[in-house]
Amino acid sequence: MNSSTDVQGNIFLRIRIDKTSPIPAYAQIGEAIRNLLKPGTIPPGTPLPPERVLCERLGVSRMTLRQACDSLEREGLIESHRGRGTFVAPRRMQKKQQEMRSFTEEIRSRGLTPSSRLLVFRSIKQSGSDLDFFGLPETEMLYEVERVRLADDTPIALERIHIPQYLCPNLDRFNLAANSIYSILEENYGLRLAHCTEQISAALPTKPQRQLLQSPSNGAVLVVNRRTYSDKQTPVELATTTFRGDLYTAVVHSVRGSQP
Amino acid sequence: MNSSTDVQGNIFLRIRIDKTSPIPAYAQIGEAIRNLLKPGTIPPGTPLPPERVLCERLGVSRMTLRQACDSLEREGLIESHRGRGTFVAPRRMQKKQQEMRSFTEEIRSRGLTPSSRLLVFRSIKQSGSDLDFFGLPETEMLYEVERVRLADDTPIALERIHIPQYLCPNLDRFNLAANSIYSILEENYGLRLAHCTEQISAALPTKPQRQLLQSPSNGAVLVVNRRTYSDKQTPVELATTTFRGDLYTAVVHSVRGSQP
DNA sequence: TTACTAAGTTGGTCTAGACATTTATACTCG
DNA sequence: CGAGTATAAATGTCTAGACCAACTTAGTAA
Repeated sequence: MNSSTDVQGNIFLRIRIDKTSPIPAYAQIGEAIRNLLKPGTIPPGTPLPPERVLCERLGVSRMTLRQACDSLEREGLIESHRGRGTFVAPRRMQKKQQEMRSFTEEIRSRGLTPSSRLLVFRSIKQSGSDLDFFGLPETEMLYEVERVRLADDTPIALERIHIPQYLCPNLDRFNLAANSIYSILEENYGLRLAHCTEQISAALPTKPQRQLLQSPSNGAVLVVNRRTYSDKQTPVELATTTFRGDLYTAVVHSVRGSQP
Repeated sequence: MNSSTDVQGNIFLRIRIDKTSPIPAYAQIGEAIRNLLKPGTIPPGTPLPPERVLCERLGVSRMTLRQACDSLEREGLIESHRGRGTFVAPRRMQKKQQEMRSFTEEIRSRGLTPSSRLLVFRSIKQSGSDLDFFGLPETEMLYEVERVRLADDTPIALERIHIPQYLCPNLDRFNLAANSIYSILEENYGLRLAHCTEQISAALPTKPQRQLLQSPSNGAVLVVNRRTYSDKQTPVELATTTFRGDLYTAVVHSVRGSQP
């Protein structure tokens, strides 16, 4: 028994939909259930209330609720069975795909405490690789964010991010020194990041980079160029992260495919 | 102009929905559009008819049509833009599983010709990380192979490989300068390589490394430590490859996981 | 011409139902 | 007790609208 389940063992949602919010109702419902299931404290197989019951409780129509449940099912969080009901999905641990993580998540998974120092936040015009990647009209503006990323208060990396402004208007409202950009995009703008490509190379730091990283004079840096896409295949982020070579190692899992 | 587009250049659907079929209407519509776009003959950016028009033409309600379009959009085949319309999507990189490839395969996929210069081939005792990784009794011997790897006759990387001798007895029979180790293991010893983990870091080359790589004096190197496993989870190979930072970039595809 | 404005178009979200299909359950009949 | 059957419950599909928000375009005024 869990505080998130009722007497019958059904999962229980304590949320109220804000119909005046610009965030659609289905997104609010999806986020609520996602957060409920995220900790993994609710055992797989636990039933959700029937759609019609949940609809009435949340005050939305069934199509709206289903829009939320559809994406949760695509994400593998819940399972629906016609005639039986909807249930918390079993945790399938086939991690066959390389997982994309933010710096924050990456550092936390190594048992360290991530933080940031904001260096630059501004609006810029597109140039160079931005145009190729985002494929936006030249009038579209981007946010440029530069941060020093720290782990346990030691500078580990410099990060420069470009994000189209239309995807996250008023991004300056958020505390970029304290929060993961990924989580801001996902939780506050409803963007669902889906996949990314990273190009990893080695280089020597420039003098300002070395100073910001407090890097030893004989150190190399690991440069990661990341291109991030949303679940709608929209280019979301173009980022360059420069890690101290002596403090950071990128880890990659690969699987053997069929060979030509 | 294309036979699948009308006079205005809109894509044109010649399908009729069979409402008596057990296949849902949205699935029929999705399949039809999918098949239309599959050949890739319709240029990206070609508009689809507006939803309301398509609805009437197909005799379905808008929600049904959108159910079809939603999944097409998730698959990256079409793009919808509020206020503008729906268009054939540009062909973007498909998100795929990170593939494990040998140096030979990697270089070939970049359109270059790989080759090798054998530096060292010998039997050695296990030591240090070998013991952890292979988990073999200390009496077991390993092969150690060191090679300079070249692409179009330019030195790109130094590679040092450790492989347990029991997995590939008489490995010296093969021409390690000309062949991919992976292909030798797979084709001649029946080993099925399944997956690997790589740790990628940046460093400065030692003097002998710099000489062998003919690296510029101010260059960094990309160091890749690879642990390879067979399909039976047997540790097969422990390798360190040192790439010239100015000539090589590692590429990684990642996907956003739904579970922590 | 240029800049602003208004109208129209388009996709995004949502409703309140309807019927279909699958599954689980309770009941009846042998 | 067991087998088949009716019934209820649950999700799956679909409709015919509605309003909203974003974009395009045509028209107007400076």
